[in-house]
Amino acid sequence: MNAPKVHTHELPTLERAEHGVVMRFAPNPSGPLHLGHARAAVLNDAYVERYGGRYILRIEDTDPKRVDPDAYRMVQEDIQWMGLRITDIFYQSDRFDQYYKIAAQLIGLGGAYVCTCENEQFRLLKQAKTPCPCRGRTIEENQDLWQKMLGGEFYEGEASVRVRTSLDHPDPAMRDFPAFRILNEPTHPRIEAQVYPLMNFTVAVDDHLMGVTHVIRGKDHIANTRRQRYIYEYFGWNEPVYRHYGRMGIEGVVLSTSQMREGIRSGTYSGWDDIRLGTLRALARRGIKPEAVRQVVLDIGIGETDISFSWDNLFAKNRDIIDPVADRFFFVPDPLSLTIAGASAREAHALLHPGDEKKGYRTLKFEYEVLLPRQEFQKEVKMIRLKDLFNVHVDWSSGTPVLTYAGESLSDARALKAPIVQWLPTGDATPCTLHTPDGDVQGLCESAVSSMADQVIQFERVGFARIDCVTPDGITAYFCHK
RNA sequence: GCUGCUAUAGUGUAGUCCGGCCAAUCAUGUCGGCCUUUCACGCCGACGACUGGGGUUCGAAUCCCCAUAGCAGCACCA
Repeated sequence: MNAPKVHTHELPTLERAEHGVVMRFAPNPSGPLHLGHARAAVLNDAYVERYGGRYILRIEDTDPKRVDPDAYRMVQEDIQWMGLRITDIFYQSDRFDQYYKIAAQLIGLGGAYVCTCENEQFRLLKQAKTPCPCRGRTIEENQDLWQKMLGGEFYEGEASVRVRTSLDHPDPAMRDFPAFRILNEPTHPRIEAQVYPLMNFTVAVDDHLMGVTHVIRGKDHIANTRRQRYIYEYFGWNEPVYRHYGRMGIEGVVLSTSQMREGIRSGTYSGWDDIRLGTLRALARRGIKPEAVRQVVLDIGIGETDISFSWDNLFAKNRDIIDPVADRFFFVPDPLSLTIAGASAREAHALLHPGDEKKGYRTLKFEYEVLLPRQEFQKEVKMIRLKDLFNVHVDWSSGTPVLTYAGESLSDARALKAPIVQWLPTGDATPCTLHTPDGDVQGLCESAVSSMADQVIQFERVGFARIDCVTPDGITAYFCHK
């Protein structure tokens, strides 16, 4: 009824940001974006908006095992939906030559070496803080082996490049982490390669080359940040400012792309936009607006606390946005057809929006027979009021409800605490399936809803819903929230 | 096991750096009332938290120590 109130916590200031920032959103194209991605994407976007600067989209597709070719498109769609102000786009798969070149430099500096140990063997040595045999190779030997790697002289698993850190580092996660590996398959959808760079290497190199000034990401990257610093130190690069926010879970939802994919494969979910999923496209399908996602993400902020996010908070933000604009219609779930005696045929006029008369009215023709929600006749109701029409008496003496006209007076209905219910003329009812996370609800709705495809409306007394598609067979709607 | 991060009401969040203005903010939620031809919106009210234990101090949500819990990393994933 009133303008949506904008209440959002202000994000904390960033150090060294006064003269503008360069930030990035760097998803792995393994599937569509979900709420977890939205947090990173929106937080970075908000800071770029605040301080000015560039916002880089970097597609981190350096692991062919985790690249879904469709995801390149889906990620772009999701970014568009969020309305991110991206200024530059890079694909890491276009930059392998760059990574190879810098790897050679790092090896030349003695900052990395080629390791031909078996993986498991290296792991044991690392636990014991013991150098593996490869660690003692000369720079020249390493350069030679690196060229052999690039020349295809090693097969998968036979050689890798490691960044030399410190073997007695108290945190085992820091000890000589890998920077390149060899993969013979699967093939990468965009490039031909056998020597694949690993994330900690590409991220450090790209952040530097792209001039990234501030990195905001989840705290699951804290260890990666520390690893990446080694590379910065070897080259003497200036580090960006890092911020790590806490883990975010969402009640009742898996946010793991691989788990979602498995659920889709096994038939548990209908697809990436199954409304039980936390993907952005699933939210969009239900009628959640991108601005609501943005607001709620900014509200959560960049705290380092692990949180369990509640749908209620997102729904409340979304309601603020859609309630003032959503047209109202009647949807009668599980309808019961009843004839009302004693009333003359007439037309009812109902506001499209209770707070905005200028939007106009919809017209419902009363012609004796109406459809009512069966659920309203559970208990012995004596009177109900058909919204925007009139009151009816309910007589239960025959065992089934018999309705008779009971006057126009709204105050009578109030006095008797009669429920005011939605109804439909039998001649103006279109089949409608309302999909909810808890299952489908079959019912009928006003035929006028047919013109509301892709709109978010409110089914009075039921809740907000997005009209997904309209076919000759009926309407498909997705429940959003109350 | 090793390493690190975090800990304020059901949920999210402010305050914590620089101790007193905090008998702790705001939102959401729940309950009650009002308004209303929707179980929506709006309005009013209520409920509800500093993880525990020590210590420093005239004074601690805030500083220190210990404990506990949660999370993450220790991949030739990102």
